Amino acid sequence: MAYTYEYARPALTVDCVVFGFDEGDLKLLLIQRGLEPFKGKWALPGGFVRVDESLEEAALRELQEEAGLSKVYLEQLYTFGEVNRDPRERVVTVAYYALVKLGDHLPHGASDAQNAAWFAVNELPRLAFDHEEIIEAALQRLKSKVRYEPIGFELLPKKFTLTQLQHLYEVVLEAPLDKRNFRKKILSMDLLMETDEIEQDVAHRAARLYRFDEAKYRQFKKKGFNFEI
Amino acid sequence: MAYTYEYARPALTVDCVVFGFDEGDLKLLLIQRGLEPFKGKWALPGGFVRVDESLEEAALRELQEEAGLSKVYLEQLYTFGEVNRDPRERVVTVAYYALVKLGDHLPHGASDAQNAAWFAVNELPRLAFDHEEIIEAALQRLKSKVRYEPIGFELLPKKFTLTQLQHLYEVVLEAPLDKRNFRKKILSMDLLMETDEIEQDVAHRAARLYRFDEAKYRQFKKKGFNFEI
DNA sequence: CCAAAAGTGTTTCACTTACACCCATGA
DNA sequence: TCATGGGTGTAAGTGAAACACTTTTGG
Repeated sequence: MAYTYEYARPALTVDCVVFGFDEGDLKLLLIQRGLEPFKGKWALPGGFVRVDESLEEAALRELQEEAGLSKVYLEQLYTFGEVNRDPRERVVTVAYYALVKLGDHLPHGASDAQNAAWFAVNELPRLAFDHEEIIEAALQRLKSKVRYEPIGFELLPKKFTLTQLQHLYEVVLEAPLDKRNFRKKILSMDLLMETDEIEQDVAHRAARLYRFDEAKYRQFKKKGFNFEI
Repeated sequence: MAYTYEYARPALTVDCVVFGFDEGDLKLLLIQRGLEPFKGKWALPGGFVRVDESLEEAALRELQEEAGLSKVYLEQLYTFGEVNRDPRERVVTVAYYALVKLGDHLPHGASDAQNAAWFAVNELPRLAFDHEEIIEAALQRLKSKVRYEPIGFELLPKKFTLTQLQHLYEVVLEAPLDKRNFRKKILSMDLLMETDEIEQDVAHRAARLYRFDEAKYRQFKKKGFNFEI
């Protein structure tokens, strides 16, 4: 390399906190490490940033390589740079979080990678590095962001029932919501399109399916409208 | 170094967006570059992260070295990692923003560093690198954060008038506020301590000075109270 | 016909908003 | 005595919260 280092450089990685929602549980995708350090421990998908790719490109590449995921909602979370967070050498990591439609993509929470698995967020194993701290930050971010941006829909199938949506909010916000008030509020925003379909294979009255109207939301946002639950 | 690089590494810097508030203006501290690239252009204070210091330590060190600042409010903003944001080589920068009490510290907006100066945010010169983008992000963050965390006080002297506080909010939020409603709301939170002092050297009725009660705020926060303007 | 979840309105209360005049002080 | 900003209260409107029963469907 045609550059003289005045100082040693920290290494740079990206790590991804991947959220999914399934059967009423908020889930998280983890990878079992095949190499030292922390060999055999579960960790966030991630890896070194290459010199010719942006941070977001690195995160998307790692999601594809390690978890077979593409077309996910992705947002930068925070950069973790404590000096001893990696036992080998100095490593700074830019953390991202991703929201995936579990129901759509993955038949039963399985992934392409053999050493990847979904865990309910309140049944996580012990993790490598400072990944518990990173996850904690991601949960906080999700909890606050879900209230003023319509990102909850990224975790549901394209078509969903109002009860599914409410359950999602209840799990993320860790608080019960009133059914009538919730429906009143979300429907009054005029961002959900009622489809002519209903749930299938349920042992009770089938609920109507709705879709989130992405285009309408973008229009509303331009005019100063603010989503809020 | 006892480590074998598999790939070339991006370099890592920190940059600081330093806000001050003076004479009704929101201001920003910039440094005039003495070296190429962008020699002579104004830029954010910042520099390379050393291998033995955390990101926050690096930011604090740069603030001290380049601007003579210490004891400021500092928070990580975002990490900028586009491939060509630095013309020399690949540089990823972790941006921080800082809030300083201009009135307290610096006699008239001057700084220790000879090549540092304060600019009103709407009268900024052309900047080096992607620093305009970083500042834009910092302004957005400040605007949203000031509404639900009591960080506005970090920009005012320890003792301030309610009108000063209101002006600060109006400038940051870019919107006028109703005087009576503002006072009612801020005083009803019970977070301001009335001092027995008043403004000095004004050509009209002198306003009462208040102090922000940090300790009380921490107590309230523990009990689930949320600051909100 | 029973179990299970879907779906639906109204009242109360709290908070936000809009708004104008007198007061104190120094020049 | 005038100019300048300091300081104060009320009424109307809007949105949030609390709350229970009927309907539909499959087993």
